[in-house]
Parts: sequence; structure tokens; C-alpha cells
Amino acid sequence: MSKVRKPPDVAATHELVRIDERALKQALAALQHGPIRFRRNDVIACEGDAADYVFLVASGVVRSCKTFDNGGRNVVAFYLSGDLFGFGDQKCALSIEACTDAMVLFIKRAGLMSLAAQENHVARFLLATATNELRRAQDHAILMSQNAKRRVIGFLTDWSMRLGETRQISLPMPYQDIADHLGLTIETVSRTLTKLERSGAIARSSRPRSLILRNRTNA
Amino acid sequence: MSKVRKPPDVAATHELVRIDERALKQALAALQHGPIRFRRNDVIACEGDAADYVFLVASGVVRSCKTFDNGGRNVVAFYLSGDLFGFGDQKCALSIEACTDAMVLFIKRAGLMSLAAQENHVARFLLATATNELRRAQDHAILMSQNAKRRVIGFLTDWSMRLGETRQISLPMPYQDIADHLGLTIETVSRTLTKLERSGAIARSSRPRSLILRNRTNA
DNA sequence: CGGCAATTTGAAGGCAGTCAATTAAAGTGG
DNA sequence: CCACTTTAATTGACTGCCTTCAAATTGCCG
Repeated sequence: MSKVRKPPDVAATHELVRIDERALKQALAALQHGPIRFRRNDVIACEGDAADYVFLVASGVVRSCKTFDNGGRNVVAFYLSGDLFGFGDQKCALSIEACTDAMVLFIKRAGLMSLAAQENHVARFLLATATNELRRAQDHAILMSQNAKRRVIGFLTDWSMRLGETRQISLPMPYQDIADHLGLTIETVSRTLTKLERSGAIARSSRPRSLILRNRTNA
Repeated sequence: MSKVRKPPDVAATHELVRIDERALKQALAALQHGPIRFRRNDVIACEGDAADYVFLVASGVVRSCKTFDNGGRNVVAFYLSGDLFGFGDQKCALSIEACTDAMVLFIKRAGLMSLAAQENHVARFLLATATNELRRAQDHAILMSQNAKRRVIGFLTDWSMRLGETRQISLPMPYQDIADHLGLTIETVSRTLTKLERSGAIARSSRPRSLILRNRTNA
């Protein structure tokens, strides 16, 4: 049905024993539900919902975001194919939404947790996953203390690493999502990209929703 | 020797089975080293060091921070008595320093990990700890997209929650650390606190390095 | 081609940064 | 305990970056 590829960063950046992916998938088979198809901007889980399920992105890009009273919004993280997330809280602190058309696999959280209690490699996999996401969140927090130019460049490089695309990278999510992720306005994001283009750091790709990283030293 | 109290948030906010603290400490006894006493601004671990040890704060306040090429600095997180951290990376991505005089217990990371591989409740404890820190990092990233006033208020409320002090809270770390944590200058932090004092949201305590939260609705 | 959404560009204003000086607090030695 | 030094915090004036508001342009899908 859906090819769930293992996120490269989890295995690559942690020396925790790499678990047998097949074994995990087999154990998860009884717990999983879906994958379900969502369309761009569909709400996958609502802020405040009971977090009965953990999410595994099968395709597309998913965002977790917090909405403020004043109507503002903040995109806490993007998740893409292979990313497992949402096992942190009993209640969904953030709403989960589809940035693009996406396929999401639902895994019963209670079942996954009891599986982790029995199978130690599952617990270690979850630990590695959580640790990896923690580092990303901390890096992001650091990025948020920089100016607009560095934030945009930092996001682009981070995103290219996650995609594994070093030259031409695709940005399937709308600029508004990137702006809300970086704590900037969409105008500032647009202006910053224009400046980066003029300075030669990036180039607009012929393909839509993608651009080319030129020389990252020019950052 | 040193009273290591369990961080209240780990047990309080996660339904993961609470492990027997005594059992954990017993198992850790063979792995631990210290506690060692550090003075204010002492470097506990350097950025780039091999992360052979995991840290458990026994007393005082510890910061993990990243230094930039331009001399700037960013305080990623504060850790206080009972906080266990640093098991995420093989190499220390951040330098660990003492905000105040502090006692820190060192735990061999490899040993802790192999212990986690054998004892499932250890793995689950680490998972709960990592998950808890992840949520804090995400909350912090959200905070960083707000203006100065909200950042300061958010930090004060978060800090009061972690301390368990709802009215009078102590701020043992220098303002410069708070500023670097919030991505602000020390001048802005000072000015914001002054404004909050004038608006009645906070009051300066008679005791040094502490202040009083008045009405958080007035935020 | 027409309509909507997303992006781009411009002009003006506000908030936080920078630079500088003063005040307060903490540590040190007599 | 007091004088002195050093560090930390406060306050002010000015600059600059990002936001806000507004309009124009592009791209997409019917």
C-alpha cells in the first residue's frame, strides 16, 4: 500500500542499536489503523483531543501547530515520510494538520506503549526517535533567536538535510507555514528569499515549489 | 551526601509507569561519578567533547548553551535539581555550564544505555524524561516567536512551575542568562521587567535574585 | 478566460537592538 | 567593618530590522 521508508536521520545520528524495521512493522501491524489520506490543510488531530494515536507519516508533509487567542499561529514542527511522532503527551497539545496531501498511519498509543514495555528494542527506538526530535526542537529554538536571514537560511539547510536533497530542494508547504514556523511574517520570508536570490545564495527553480541552494558559504 | 530529588514534572505529567526511584538509583550507583561541585560559570562539559557522561543535577542551576562565531551565545535550557539530561548525543552539541554553584552527578552514558537495554523500566524512564524535555523545548520554541513581554512572562511562569513556587520565585541565574535564553538583550529584559513591575504584574522581592508574581491575568 | 489563493513589492510605523552612561550589588583586601 | 574593585543591572537616546497595512502580481484550477 504505502511505502514507509525509515527516516534516515534516526538511524544515522544515533548509535542506539538499529532495530529490525521489519520486526517493528510486524509488531505494529496489529496496532495500526490506516493509512488514511488527507488533503492539504485537513486537520488530522485537533488541539486538546485525547491523544489515543501516534502518527506515522507515510507520504506528504504534516505540520504540528499551536493556535493563539489572537488568531496567530505557530508551526512547531514539520513531519515528512517516515517520521513517527505524537507519543509524548496524553492529550494533544498541538493540532496536527496536513501541509500537503498526505497519507498518515495511526498507531494506538496505549498499545505501542505496552509493546515498548515488553519489547525493549521498541522502547529504545522510541527513545532514539524522541531524542532526535528533541535535538531538532532545540536547534529550532536556537534558530529562533537569530535574525530573519539566518532563520530562513537555517530552515532551508535543515530542510534540505531532512530531505536528503543537497542542491535542489522542494518546499511543498506554503510560505505561510514556513513563516509561522520561523516566527516571521510571510512578507519577511518573501523579501528574505528575494534578497538571498539577488545575493546568489539561492536560485529559483524552474519547477514550482522548489528552489536551488547555491553556495551556503555566501550565507 | 546529596539529596537528589525527583523532578516533579516527570512523574506528574506522564502516565508512563513511575519507576521505583530507589531501584534506579541503586542500579546507577555503579555507573555514577561524583557528585562534583562546580562554581558559578564553571564549564562542566565543553561543546564538542565526547559525551561520555550523562548529567544529573543534584543542586543549583545548570545551563546548556551554544556559542556562535560572532561571540553571541544562546542558552538552550536550564536544568535544576533532579534534572537528568545529556543522553541525546554521542558528542556534546552544547556546552554545559553552571549558572550558580552547583553539584552535578556524572553517569556513564554507555553504561546507562546498556542498562536501559536490559532493564525496561530504565528505558521507559529515559523515554519519559526525553519526551518531557522535548515538550519543554517545543514550548520554548513557541515562546520565541512572541514579543519581548510575552517571552519574559512566559519564562517566569514556566520557571515558577518548574520550581513549584507559585508566588515568590527565585531567579538564581543572572539576567544575561535569561536574555540569552529568550533571544533578547539584557537591556530589553531589564526594561520589560520594569514595565511589568509598573503594571503590577510582578513585584520586586526584598530578597535578592527573586521576585513576586502578582496577577498573571494582567499579562 | 475568470476567480481565488498565494506570493511579491512598496511605504510607514513600532519594537527591540546598539551604544553609552549611571547606579546597584557582590566580591576582595585592609 | 569599611574602602575599593569588579561585576551586574538600570536607564536613556538613537538606529535598524521586522511588522503592519496596502496594492499589485503571479500562479493555479475551474
